[in-house]
Amino acid sequence: MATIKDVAKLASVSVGTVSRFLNGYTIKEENQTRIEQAIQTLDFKFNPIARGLRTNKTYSVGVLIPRISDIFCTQVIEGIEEVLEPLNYSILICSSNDKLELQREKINFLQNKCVDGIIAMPVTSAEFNVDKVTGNGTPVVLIDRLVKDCELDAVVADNVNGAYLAVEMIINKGHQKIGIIAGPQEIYTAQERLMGYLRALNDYHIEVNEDYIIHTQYKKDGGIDAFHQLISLPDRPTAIFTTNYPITVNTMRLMLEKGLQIGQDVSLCGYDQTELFQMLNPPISVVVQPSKEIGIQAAEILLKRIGGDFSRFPQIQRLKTSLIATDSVKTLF
Amino acid sequence: MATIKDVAKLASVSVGTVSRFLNGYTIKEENQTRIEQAIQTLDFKFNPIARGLRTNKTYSVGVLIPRISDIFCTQVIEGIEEVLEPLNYSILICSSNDKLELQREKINFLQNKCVDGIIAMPVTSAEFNVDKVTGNGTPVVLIDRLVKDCELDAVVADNVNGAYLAVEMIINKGHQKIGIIAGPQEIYTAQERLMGYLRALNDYHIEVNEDYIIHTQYKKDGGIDAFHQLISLPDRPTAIFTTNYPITVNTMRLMLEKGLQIGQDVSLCGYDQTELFQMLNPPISVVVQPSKEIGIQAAEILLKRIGGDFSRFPQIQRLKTSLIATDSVKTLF
DNA sequence: TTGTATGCGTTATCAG
DNA sequence: CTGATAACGCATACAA
Repeated sequence: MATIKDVAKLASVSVGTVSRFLNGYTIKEENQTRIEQAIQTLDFKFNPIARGLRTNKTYSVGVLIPRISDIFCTQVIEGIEEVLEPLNYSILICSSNDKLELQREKINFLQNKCVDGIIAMPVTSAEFNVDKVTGNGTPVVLIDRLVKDCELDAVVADNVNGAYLAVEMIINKGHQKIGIIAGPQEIYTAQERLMGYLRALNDYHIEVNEDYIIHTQYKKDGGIDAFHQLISLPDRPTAIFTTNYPITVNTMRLMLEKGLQIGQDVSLCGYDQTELFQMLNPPISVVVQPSKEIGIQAAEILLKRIGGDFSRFPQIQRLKTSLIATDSVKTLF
Repeated sequence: MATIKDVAKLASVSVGTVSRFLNGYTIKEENQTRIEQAIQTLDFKFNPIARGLRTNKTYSVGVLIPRISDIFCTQVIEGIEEVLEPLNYSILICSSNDKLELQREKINFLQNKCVDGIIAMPVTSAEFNVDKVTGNGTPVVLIDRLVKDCELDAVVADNVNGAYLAVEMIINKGHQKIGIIAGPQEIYTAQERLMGYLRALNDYHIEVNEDYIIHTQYKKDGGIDAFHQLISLPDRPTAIFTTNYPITVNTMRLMLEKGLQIGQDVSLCGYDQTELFQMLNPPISVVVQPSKEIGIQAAEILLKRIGGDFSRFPQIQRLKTSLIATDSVKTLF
């Protein structure tokens, strides 16, 4: 592949001149046309990596997510693209596949001058291996999940309130026996959503039944065991609150398989939105996260940090969720 | 950020020794422990980019897709990850947002020694800007769509047959008036799926009604105009074949809004699978693509090329689709 | 085994 | 405005 050097040779100028031309400085018109010619004939392609080595700027940002198939993640990324694409930033997406070890590797990979900044959704809220975040280090903005003892910018959804409003709605429809399929205890959002559930029960003076609280994985098969446990309880709940997308979908599938009608035999309120949820009969009640907006705000904070502006650090943005209430939660009176 | 040089200084050895140590060569044990110490204290992070500049190997591959929110794309990527992750390759995902210009930029970005190889789903089948593919250039494997006059390895689904089988199923259920919402004429898969539709009609001696063939975008809002056109025809079709995921979902939504019951008032067969399709009432008939398998095979071919094995070039793999037939297509007798 | 020197593609600094 | 050259972080050929 042709380099700036080949171009210089063919155009009979120095590499410096070619570099300056490429970076928009004014050079003698004659040289300019000759360089343009040379670029054409050699089919020269500029190498941003080599530049990055020199300038410590690559005009690219890394995005680290748990899984590429996660609908919430892709919606967030669309928001990030909306901000960064117009500024000609490249976006590199890596997935940690929910593994701490992979997260470490990928962060390392991204941090090494490969990108100017990182937007990351951490695997757990217990650990995040990032060192120098301010100053000369690569800026990092967390999304969706906070990490304990980790001073970083972050944009998250208000999970406590999101869950609270959902459970409150269920209570207001007359339910007292409300099960929750919660995420892993070490994940921030799972902790918060469970807290919202507990607060709602507390505020409405409903006693907490530990049997109704089951933890599961956030991953693809999440909630399958949990649902079975919940449904085979002697005094089973009349409503189930599922706390992320895969859990919600799996629970729906299992109910279907068992011949349980959603909203009749057992009520259901889920988390995260896909248009198909509202096409089902009945449509599914869900907590809707401002996923795209999370991406947008994270990208904006990151740009600020890349630009060297470290005011209000660490800046933690908490965005409101909304609730879609449907007949998937039965009104009991 | 600490470099190999700093480590060398602190460990009182030369950079060469550190480099060799990092690359697994045997060095004097005493030096090894000193280097390990230095790496610890400096929190040294290895920079794979700089190495890539030197070695032309980065142990990373680029994946270019039209949209990150496309369910088909993410499924393909999961297949790619399955192959490449165990080999410690990093995967960089870029999206072209269906824009030729962005595709050009991203391919350029990836090709410049940033990655060892590229797996790409081209925006159109008319153009793909890649130059030296064999030999010293960055290997490229196309997925899902072929490009005219472009000799490249590719893994695609058998779209002609996929569409053919779907339309055949519709015909066998007694339908004669079958509408198709086809993708953009310049996209390979759209051309092939339309061809399958036409062949099926031809084989079953059903006359082609041009009014029943409508082209639309593959993007998010795809099929909305098309559906309105189709449904307001004086002699409207009894069944509609929608040829990708967004078109299918949009059509379903519009039918719901218009109070048309799927499988009763109008029959529907879609393309691409999501578990939720089978939870609807009735479940939706769809052509299922081997999306993950496409990713797996593309990654395997790419690895072969990266390894310098250019046998059977260009290698074009065509994978079979399957069909889920449900009551969303009404049996007319 | 180890250290030294050179090169990868680009930018930045300097003197011309 | 231009050319020459050092520097970025690392790998490697070569000499020691």
